[in-house]
Amino acid sequence: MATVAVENYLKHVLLLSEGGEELVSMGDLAGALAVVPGTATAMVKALADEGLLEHQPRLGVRLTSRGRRIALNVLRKHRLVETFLVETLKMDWSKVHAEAEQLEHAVSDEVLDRLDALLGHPRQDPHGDPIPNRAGKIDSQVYATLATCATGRRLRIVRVTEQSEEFLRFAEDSGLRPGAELSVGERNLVSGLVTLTRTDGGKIALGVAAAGKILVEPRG
Amino acid sequence: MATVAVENYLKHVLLLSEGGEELVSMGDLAGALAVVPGTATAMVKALADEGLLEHQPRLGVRLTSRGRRIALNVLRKHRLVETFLVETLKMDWSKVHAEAEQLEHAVSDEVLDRLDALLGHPRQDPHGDPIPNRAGKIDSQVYATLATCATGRRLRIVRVTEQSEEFLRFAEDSGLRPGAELSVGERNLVSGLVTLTRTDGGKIALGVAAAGKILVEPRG
DNA sequence: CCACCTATTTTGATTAGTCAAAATAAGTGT
DNA sequence: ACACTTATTTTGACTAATCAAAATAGGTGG
Repeated sequence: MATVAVENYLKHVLLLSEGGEELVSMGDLAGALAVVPGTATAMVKALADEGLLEHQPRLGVRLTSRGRRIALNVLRKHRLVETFLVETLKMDWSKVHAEAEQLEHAVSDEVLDRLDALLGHPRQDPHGDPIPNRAGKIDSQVYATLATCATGRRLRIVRVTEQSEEFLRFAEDSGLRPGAELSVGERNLVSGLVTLTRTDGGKIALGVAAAGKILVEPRG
Repeated sequence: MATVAVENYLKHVLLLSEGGEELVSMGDLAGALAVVPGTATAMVKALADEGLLEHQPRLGVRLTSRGRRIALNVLRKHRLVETFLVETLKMDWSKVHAEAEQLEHAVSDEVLDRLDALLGHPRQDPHGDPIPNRAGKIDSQVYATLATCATGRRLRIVRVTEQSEEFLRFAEDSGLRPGAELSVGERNLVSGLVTLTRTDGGKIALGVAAAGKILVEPRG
């Protein structure tokens, strides 16, 4: 059985490769896991020996299908647990990520299936992140962000791709959660400022970096 | 923060001392944790240095109040999780112990409190084991067992003190779960056989060892 | 083409938790 | 008091995961 550390390495390789087939660099992987690069190298070699990922020295890593299967299962646990914490236990949006980081390694497949059924087989978690299904299929639609979309149009937020408690508390307080509707007023790439208008007329100013974390689709 | 291993050592010291103040022997502790005795000795010394328990060399260990506080919190998590798995996720009685062994170390105090509220602040878990409250108070009433109680009387099962899947499946199949009513017909201490009569008239034969795992109170 | 910068890998140590097996302490019985 | 049995402790070694710091491999710019 995969240890907690192994599950975390595989999960982060999956997240960093964004579904695609590109190599994930050691630096990015070590950064995501909050370990020094040498530690990541050592672990990656062990995982490559186990056949869970492919290591191209000095270039990066890529999941094998076995590694990908495990990673998707961990991600499914993470996102279903988050959904459970918000929907059933009424926990705050901004806190569930940290909780799920722990629980994703302790939830069995049987409990997972029952949670899934209890929640009505949700397709997205509370942040709008897609939940892989049992077979490991994951919805990987590409969306525009508030930093890249057309201005003026009416939009709906579909996803907030940032897990930090502070950011999510800010988003919550500003009404920026999945499902909310708004439009982009101005976007000034020189000053790096994006101005939003909510349906209730309220205006919000945001930096481009933050705006890039919020994925949207045209309404309707 | 206490590691998983530390939490398990403290929990088992608590369970083996049965609430009382007696010393727990190294052999019993090592057995409960499924480690060799030398491992238990090493760990116990470290825990004594941390002030979580008191080690009387060659005699045994006893929790300090700090250690006891942690152990009770773990036990509370274990038993509330078991209750959640049975009540909310409708899992089989016989399987929830193993699941809870994992989850008890991953559930935060906040999630714990919300689970407790969701379940309506239960006093017992599905096996009838008392659930410590937030303050660490635990109901420690002493009950008779089917191996020691008076014969002929009408009884109610209050608790089944055995976690193995096989035993619990047998108990379930025989209608021996908390709340069930029955009486002890004969008890033959020579052959080690106990005969039970259920309310529906069905008769069940049981060895004394098994009968000793089932706690009862006089009905009414 | 060579020196330099940066990412990666190597090397050597450390910590937590464990086992196997040898050493020791504490009764127990004769 | 002595030999025995049995529980406990000690010792030495191992694994997984980590860090710090030195070594190395690739580009990149002049």
